[in-house]
Amino acid sequence: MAHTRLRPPTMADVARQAGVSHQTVSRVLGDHPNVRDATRARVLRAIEEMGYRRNFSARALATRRTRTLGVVASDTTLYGPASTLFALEEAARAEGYLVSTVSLRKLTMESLSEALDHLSEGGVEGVVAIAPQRSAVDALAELRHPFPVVIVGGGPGVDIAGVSVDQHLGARLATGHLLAAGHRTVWHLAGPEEWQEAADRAAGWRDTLESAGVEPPMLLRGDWSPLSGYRAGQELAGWVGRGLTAVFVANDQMALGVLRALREAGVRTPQDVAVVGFDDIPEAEFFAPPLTTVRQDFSAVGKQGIALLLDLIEGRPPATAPRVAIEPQLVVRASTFPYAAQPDGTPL
Amino acid sequence: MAHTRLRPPTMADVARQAGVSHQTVSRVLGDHPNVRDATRARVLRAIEEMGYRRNFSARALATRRTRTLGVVASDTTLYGPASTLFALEEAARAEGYLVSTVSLRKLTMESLSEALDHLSEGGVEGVVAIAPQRSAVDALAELRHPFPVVIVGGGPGVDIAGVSVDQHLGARLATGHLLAAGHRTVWHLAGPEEWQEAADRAAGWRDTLESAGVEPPMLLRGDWSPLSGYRAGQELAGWVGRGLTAVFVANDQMALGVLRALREAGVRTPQDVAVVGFDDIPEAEFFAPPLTTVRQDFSAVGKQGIALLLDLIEGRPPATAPRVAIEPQLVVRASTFPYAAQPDGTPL
DNA sequence: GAGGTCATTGTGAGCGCTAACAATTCACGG
DNA sequence: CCGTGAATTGTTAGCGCTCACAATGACCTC
Repeated sequence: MAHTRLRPPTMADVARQAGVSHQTVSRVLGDHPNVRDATRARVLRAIEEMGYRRNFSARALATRRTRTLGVVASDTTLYGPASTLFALEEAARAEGYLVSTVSLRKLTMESLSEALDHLSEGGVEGVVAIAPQRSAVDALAELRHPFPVVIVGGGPGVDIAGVSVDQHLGARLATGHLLAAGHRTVWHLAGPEEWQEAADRAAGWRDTLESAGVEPPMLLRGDWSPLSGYRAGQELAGWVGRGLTAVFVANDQMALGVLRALREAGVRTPQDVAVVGFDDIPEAEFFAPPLTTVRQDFSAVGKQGIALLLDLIEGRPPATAPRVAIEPQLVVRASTFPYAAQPDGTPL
Repeated sequence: MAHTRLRPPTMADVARQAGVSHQTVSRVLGDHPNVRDATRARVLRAIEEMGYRRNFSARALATRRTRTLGVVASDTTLYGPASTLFALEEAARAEGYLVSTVSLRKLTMESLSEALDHLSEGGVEGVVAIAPQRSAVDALAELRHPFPVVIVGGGPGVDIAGVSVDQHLGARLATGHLLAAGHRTVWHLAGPEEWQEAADRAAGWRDTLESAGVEPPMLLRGDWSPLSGYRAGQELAGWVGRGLTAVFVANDQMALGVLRALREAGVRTPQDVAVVGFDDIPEAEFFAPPLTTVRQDFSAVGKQGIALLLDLIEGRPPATAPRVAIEPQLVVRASTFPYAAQPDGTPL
């Protein structure tokens, strides 16, 4: 059944058809208690017959609530941001809110400002920004906006409310796992300096080594892409036999590149070098070898983020601290432990 | 600068401040020609000073246009849907539209219906559905909705307007590439029967073989996941030496699983078995070996989809056929051609 | 300088809904 | 059979904007 392009019926039309006032129709739709059952039934039948739907704009104008939230994101084809976006939308919908998304190619001051303007013109009541880069967080802190903003993935240290996974803890889990397996030291391929998460993971790695009395080796940097991991992997391969036996890579995609470079250099994983990633993308289990990694609970991030934003919108004191941290989880696979199970459950 | 929670200024407030009527303010905002420069400047200054922003709901109510589009999607953490979503949002924003997204876990009749309701309550003027499954397309065709709907990825054969990549052509490119390389026949690991794209790719594969006078071998099925590819790969490994030298896998993730299973079975790629995937996810270049695959232009899909929807909304005759097909592109890498370049440009 | 034209600005009436209040109806005890 | 309070329904007035039209004024032309 396709759509029709006639002028849609209004509440008044329904009221006439049902023989009541428009206000009674409004009451029925609003689930008000004081409506006689017979009346309610008549109204509902009229609504059904006419295919009536409440006009969003009129309602929003009268109530001064659009029940719409905005989300600003970037890199939405990456697993992490995509998962976060999904979780946010789902959580918001569960609360009866609509979500308008703006996906940016780059999170610059300018593009962020335009995104907020665009959403503001769209009447959003609040915005969640998936802003993993420090500069984006700073920009957000500086920009004026007539609604509350919650940052997801921004890390601590700003005065904007936010939710994120505890990256430092994740890095400690990864690094500690490698040390516990007997490695003397752990190398680290970090993400871009600009990214808060990259900084937190690097800090967690460094702190773990230092508490274990180990001098951290040289830190490598990539840009999250498999290619940058591949390049770093080629460099790392040169250190094998000179103290390099374990690498903590700041995300799974770069770890994929590292694995390939090591393989091409004749370095075996995990026998010669153990590798740990971060994110637990769906493919990680099928890398060669399956990748030990750190899983983040994006769904929890989404729920908490929306909850926090709604508290701010309602003017309630937030139910949680203004900065929520979600606990990540280590997933052990064959890239650090040759006896880890195969994808289908059989041992290697 | 955080937000403030005072009652925001209205157009009338601005008008008073600027010493004009509210209508003049409206004209300035609407870029109407007939406003004296001095007046316009005064109004703009007042707007700036008061931090005025036009009220979205009032505007939408008066114009009967929300300038909001809806998108219904599922599996948004997969590369294809995520890319499509991104492209749609970007294209819509370029046209000045806001995009409200609903991401579903499953595309059932019920969830689709709820999604359309949700968007309808949100006042969208039209909806793009990323509906790669046949049942979803059928459901969409049956559901009532007071706005136009465009389907993306649904394939031909329905009476709903839509845009999709020419999957049949993509499959012909992949299969033809393998035949041209001298393979006697090509096996196929297909996606779920339910998916239109899976059916189209299988048909393209079958047609190519048949036009070459080759009897298509047994068809295997997976569910797009690496795990299902891994399982199928184990089965395929059993056919090596009995006529199996080339496999066309319906997506890159399953191809990843196939590669792993083959490797574990001691089968070399591409020397013993050549493998082609579909999608060209960013990781494909870093698989072991780098994967030959078919690239889809999601950005074009997004642009065309939005253009088509806007035509429908405006009541214009669509600028293009009601079903647009975008051409895919073969990307040759080492999984079919051992001399293909390395990620960093050096030959293998 | 009367009359006409054009550019510029103002006025009034909605858009379709909800909130606040007013009016009506009903049940029931005295 | 009437009064009383509660339940139910109706009436009115915006919400903040745009549209259609009216009004004003500036500028020409003859």
